Parts: sequence; C-alpha cells; structure tokens
Amino acid sequence: MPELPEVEVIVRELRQTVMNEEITDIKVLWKKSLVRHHDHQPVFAEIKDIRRYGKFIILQVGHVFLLVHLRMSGKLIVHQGGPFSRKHLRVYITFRSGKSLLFYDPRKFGRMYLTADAQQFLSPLGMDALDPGFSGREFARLLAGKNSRIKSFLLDQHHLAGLGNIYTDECLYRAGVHPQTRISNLSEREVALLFRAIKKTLQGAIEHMGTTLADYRTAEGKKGRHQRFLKVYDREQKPCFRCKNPVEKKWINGRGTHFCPVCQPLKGKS
DNA sequence: CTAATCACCTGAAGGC
DNA sequence: TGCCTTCAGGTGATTA
Repeated sequence: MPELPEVEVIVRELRQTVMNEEITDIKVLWKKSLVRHHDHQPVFAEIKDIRRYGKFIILQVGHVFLLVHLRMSGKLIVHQGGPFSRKHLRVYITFRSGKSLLFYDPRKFGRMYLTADAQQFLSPLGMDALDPGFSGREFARLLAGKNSRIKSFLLDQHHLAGLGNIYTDECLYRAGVHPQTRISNLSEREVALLFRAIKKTLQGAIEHMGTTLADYRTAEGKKGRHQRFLKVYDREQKPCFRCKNPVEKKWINGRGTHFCPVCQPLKGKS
C-alpha cells in the first residue's frame, strides 16, 4: 500500500499527535506482526523521536526503536480514547494519556520491529529519495554500470528507498521513459528528467496527503487526495493526458505496469 | 549481476 | 447466491 509519500504523511501526523506520549502497554493480537529483534522486550517509555527512512516509520521509545513497515495493507492509526474496532487489528499500543496507536493489517504482511539497533534494518537501504543528498549527480552515479531495466531498478529499495509501484509508474511517465528501458540505454537528458520527476512526483503526492486507491489512511484516519492527480497509474485504456492515446497496462517485473506507449517509447535494444 | 517465481495473507471484484 | 479466478500499493528467498 503505502510508499514514501504516504509514510511521510503518517509520520508528520504522528509527530503532531503522539510525540512525548508515554507507552504503558503493547498488546499483540497477531504474533508475527511484532518482531522482537534479539528478543527485545517491550519498553514502556516516552516516544522521543519520530522519523521516516524510505518506507520505514521509526519511533524512538526510550533507548530502543520501534520500526514499522506497513507493506501492502498496514495502517497506523492514532486513537484518542474510547472503544475501537478490532477487525484486522494486529497490535495496539496504549499511552498514559488514554490515547492509543493502532496497527491494522488485513493481509498480515506488515511488521513492527522492536530493536536497539535501527541501523540493522536501515543500512541495507539505498539513499532516501527525498534526502537532499539525493542529487542528480548521485542518481547518475547509482545508475552507472547497471544494466537492469529502469522500473525494476527504481523499485529496488537497496538502490533508492521510497518508490513503489504507483510512483515508479508516475515518475517514468513524467519523464517520458518506457519502464522496460535498459539503464545503459538512458540518455543523460532522460536521467536528468527522471531525477526531476522523482522529486516532483513525491513532493506533489505529499502535498496531496498521499494516494488513497482503496484503503490507505493517514494516522488520523483521513484519505489522501493524490489519486485524483495520477497521470497513468490506474488509468488503463483511458486517454493519455499528453497525446490522447490509450494508456496501456502490462505485466512487467511481476507488477501491473501503466504507461503510454506513445509518450514512453521503448528505445534501444532490449 | 539480472530475471523469474514463489511465499507470505486476506478481501474485493468479476465471470459464470 | 455461490463458487472460482485474478488481482492488489511490498519485499525477501530461492532458483536459473
């Protein structure tokens, strides 16, 4: 479900609602949803820091970290008190103030990790796509010497952290690059266009509070608005906004991939 | 190094 | 109504 923009919106709301809250209890309703790294026991302390890296939400609780990855269907919802739905509820954290933090996850792919060493989870990841240090020059450096297809490269969090299926398709459309293009066939100009597309697309999606196609909700339970601004994703057979030809959807990298065959021609030998 | 497939899970939607 | 298939915003392991 959530990619970098959705996670960023959730993190911003968490900062407004649960910063400095003291955890008094953690209840696990589906055991696999909370991984106690090195058998770390839950710590009942204050949330001292809330940040994001790629698609990870990082809560610092006392001296340990609670990392959250929502995967496909996870939701992290702040509840102000009183009764709440238990449907698909996997973990919930209660605070001294009476508020609680609810982790819902129908498909059970999402994970919360309790660990003293956040780096163990974060260091395998590439640079965060919205890190100011992720520059056009850095992007070109990452691509140098690679020969995979650009879509699978962008989806691989070990290269660049944050993009998922929706925003990868959106970025490639914005840059006019076919998802199957070999990295070695990208021109300098295309690399520059793609770099700008990544920054702009992600920033725009954050401004719209993320993309709610089905079940994404912010930490306050609100829907995003960016679905109304998508250019190709979920627009199969609809006219391309640029050339009016129908948007195509094909199975690429084991993911549904949306693109305009006219505005994103496949160049070079593949 | 690259690519394809499977596994992890549940629910919604569409075909018949 | 109900059964069956397909698909979904993610990622790690395994296999060629």
